[in-house]
Amino acid sequence: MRLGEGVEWGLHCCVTLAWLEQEWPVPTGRLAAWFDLPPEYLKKRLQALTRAGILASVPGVRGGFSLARPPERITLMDVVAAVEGPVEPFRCQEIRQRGVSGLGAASEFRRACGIATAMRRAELAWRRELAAQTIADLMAAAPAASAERTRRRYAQMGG
Amino acid sequence: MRLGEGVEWGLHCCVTLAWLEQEWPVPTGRLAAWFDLPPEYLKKRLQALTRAGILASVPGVRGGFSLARPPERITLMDVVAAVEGPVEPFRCQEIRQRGVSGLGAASEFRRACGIATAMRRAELAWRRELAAQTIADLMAAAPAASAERTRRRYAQMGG
DNA sequence: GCTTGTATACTCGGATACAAAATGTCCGAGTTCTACGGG
DNA sequence: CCCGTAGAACTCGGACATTTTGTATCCGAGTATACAAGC
Repeated sequence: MRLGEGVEWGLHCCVTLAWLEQEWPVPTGRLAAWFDLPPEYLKKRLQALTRAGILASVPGVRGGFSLARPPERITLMDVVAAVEGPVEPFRCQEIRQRGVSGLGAASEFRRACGIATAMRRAELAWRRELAAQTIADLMAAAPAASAERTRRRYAQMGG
Repeated sequence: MRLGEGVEWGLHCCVTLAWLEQEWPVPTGRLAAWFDLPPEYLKKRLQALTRAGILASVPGVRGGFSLARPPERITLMDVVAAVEGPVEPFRCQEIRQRGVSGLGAASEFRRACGIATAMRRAELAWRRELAAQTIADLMAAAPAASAERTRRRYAQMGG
């Protein structure tokens, strides 16, 4: 199992955008140069965040992206779900109903598959942890100097 | 994010093997027919479980697979890790150190990335839930008639 | 009839093709700024 | 000198290739069985 790298990109971009609130909107090219990422592909992922209502986009020559909600109201689960699409680590195929195993046991299948239930329990614990943390929490956990340094360096980038 | 279907196969096979303890070893062909799965590919996954020390394999004409440990000592985490390989949903690429973002902030990077920490916290919650449940728990949660029906039908398969 | 040797059929084990998804790239639609012409 | 208008540059948005991962399959190594021959 592996989570796409776009998740890391999206989270870092959200935190950076929160720190650069004064500079909104921020174009993709700036964010790509900021983290040395492929600009076009990063844009694709930011679009996904926009479709999910986490970012807001402005077209045109002075356009770019900005946060659509205050950082306190954007959870890590929101970002992961937006970038990865419908997240469902374990997908029960109901193989218990197939082959010899499924013959003459219809009554047992009215109850949910115990394996699917167990896997889903773990998935819910994961989602709960992600939903309990917000972009604001990440900002608070970062070194104190990060926010100020980010704003200063961004201004130095020129434009 | 998506977990390979081999996880479901592996878990169902472990439970079934536990119920069929009297019939060990059980060849791949039987298990494949049991759940209507591609035999060769299922074998590949059972080999992974064998390499991890969860199953034991016996070659030869009367060979097959059996549980290498009692069901109480096989956790869901063991099976998932064996089938999926090194499971690490979020893989921090340290993009914070790249591009403009990483200039002149070496001191901040001595501390772990807050985003990686947050994601890992969720991953650990997931692993904890998986490690807390065993194959024996799945057997206990299954309908009471399942074990007996499995043994009876397996005997009827012939051989 | 019993033992022994050999051939055979069936099993696991790893190396090899195929398909799907994630990654990366490209072109088109829209908006703002700028420059030029007119008043 | 000021205003209006038209052009151009820059941005987002979605559609199109390429690489990586997961899925599926094939052939080779090894072992217990069954059969036949010899004692």
